[in-house]
Amino acid sequence: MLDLKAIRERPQEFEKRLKSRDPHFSVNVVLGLDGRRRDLLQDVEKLKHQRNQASDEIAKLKSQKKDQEAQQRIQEMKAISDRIKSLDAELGHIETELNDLLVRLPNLPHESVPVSMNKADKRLVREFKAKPKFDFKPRHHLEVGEALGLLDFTRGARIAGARFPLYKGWGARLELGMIQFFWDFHFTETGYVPILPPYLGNSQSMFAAAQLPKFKDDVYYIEKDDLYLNPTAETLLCNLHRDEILDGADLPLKYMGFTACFRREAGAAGEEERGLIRMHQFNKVELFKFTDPESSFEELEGVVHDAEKVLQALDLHYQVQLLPTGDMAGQSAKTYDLEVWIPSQNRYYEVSSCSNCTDYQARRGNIRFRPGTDAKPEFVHTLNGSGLATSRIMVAILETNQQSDGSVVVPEVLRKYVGTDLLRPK
RNA sequence: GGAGGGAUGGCCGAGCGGUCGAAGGCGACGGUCUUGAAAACCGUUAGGUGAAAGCCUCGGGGGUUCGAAUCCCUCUCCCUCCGCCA
Repeated sequence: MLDLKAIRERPQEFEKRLKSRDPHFSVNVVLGLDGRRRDLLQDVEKLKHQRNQASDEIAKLKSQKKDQEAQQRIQEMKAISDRIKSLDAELGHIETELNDLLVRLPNLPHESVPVSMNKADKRLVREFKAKPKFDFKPRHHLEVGEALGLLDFTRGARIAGARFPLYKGWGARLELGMIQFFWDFHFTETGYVPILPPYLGNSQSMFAAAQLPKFKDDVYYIEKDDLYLNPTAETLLCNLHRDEILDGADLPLKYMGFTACFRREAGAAGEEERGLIRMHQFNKVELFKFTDPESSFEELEGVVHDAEKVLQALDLHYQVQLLPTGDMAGQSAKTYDLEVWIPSQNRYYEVSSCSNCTDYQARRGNIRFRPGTDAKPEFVHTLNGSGLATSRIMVAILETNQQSDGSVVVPEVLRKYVGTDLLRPK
């Protein structure tokens, strides 16, 4: 959510910067509604002031036993009270309209973000290692996985449906091993506080994190209980301090959450995304920070580095991209993607998205901090980044570390968790 | 799932439908005293919106009323008991 007051004060700036990610945005529609709202508010507040004064008077008259006069005032106030009711109703309509508009506006992009609606206009920041070379044609991870008996999509589909994964044997150990490694790494090496949150969130939580109202069709919804399945732990961790005033001295707060993530992926399909690339359910360790406004962009660089360290430990080729305005999630002011190399497809896939959402989610969730003892509360900044999602990492490991005999070398850091250094064909 | 009880400021806890945005206590902050500290005493201490006056907020929403923390309806959460269950 954007600051309406700021829009009122700097309309040209908002018009320009919001158009860079939403070409249909018009600041005049917002300001028009806001103007009507403020006019009405003045009228209704004057009447309420009258009512409050009259209430006091009536109370006094009654205590002085001047019932006649009191009765007269009460009669007078009936008309004012009715007028307040009708104005309040009108005001309510305008506020609903204005609010519906505001909650759908994306965050203001940071100056450093490339301005373009074209997703291809991302900017390469840096890369790690060279692309792996093979003296044979690298096979698709489904082939590799099948030969090793790691995955069983047929039975996964029987149990739940298409695009639900089923890991088996060493595949299950590899999956869990990655999770444990990420979990340990971010606890001991990068210092995040581990959180195992609920996997379901209520609509308030979904709203604060900006999953609602825009992405209603992308999340699983349990109507009977009015609860949503976690699409990413960002959504859950964002609500850890909803409606709280944090102590400024405690910032930044660094959390990591491990959850399964559930996404409907309506409309997504395609040959390229066969296998583990895009699924309705996947596992992820998520990094999340609450910071003050001054240090949030610096802290974002930290999140990116923390996520990168995991990829480096796994010894995988990846690149860091700065996304353009048109490709960022609505809540984000600046986003870096980490993309890992997938040999069989000769392309990169996103394995981590690290964003600074500035005060956008904080406003929606009313998450504040007090800078000093007597200072007014201010909105925190929220940051998130995957650290990491496992499924595409498994793809990268299976494909990058495959050998001509069909075996796959387990990355060194995972061996103690997986329990073997080499996955051999059945 | 059933039956009952509750939700008030950072925390605890009062509050006959009428000067209640809310007593009192604790905590925190400032001061007096002290070489310093503690104790004692005095004072300050919710948030939102607004340039301000003001308006709004006693779990959320709705209603009754001239007027609601207080009455009614509804939802959420917490506690106790019963049932079921990993």
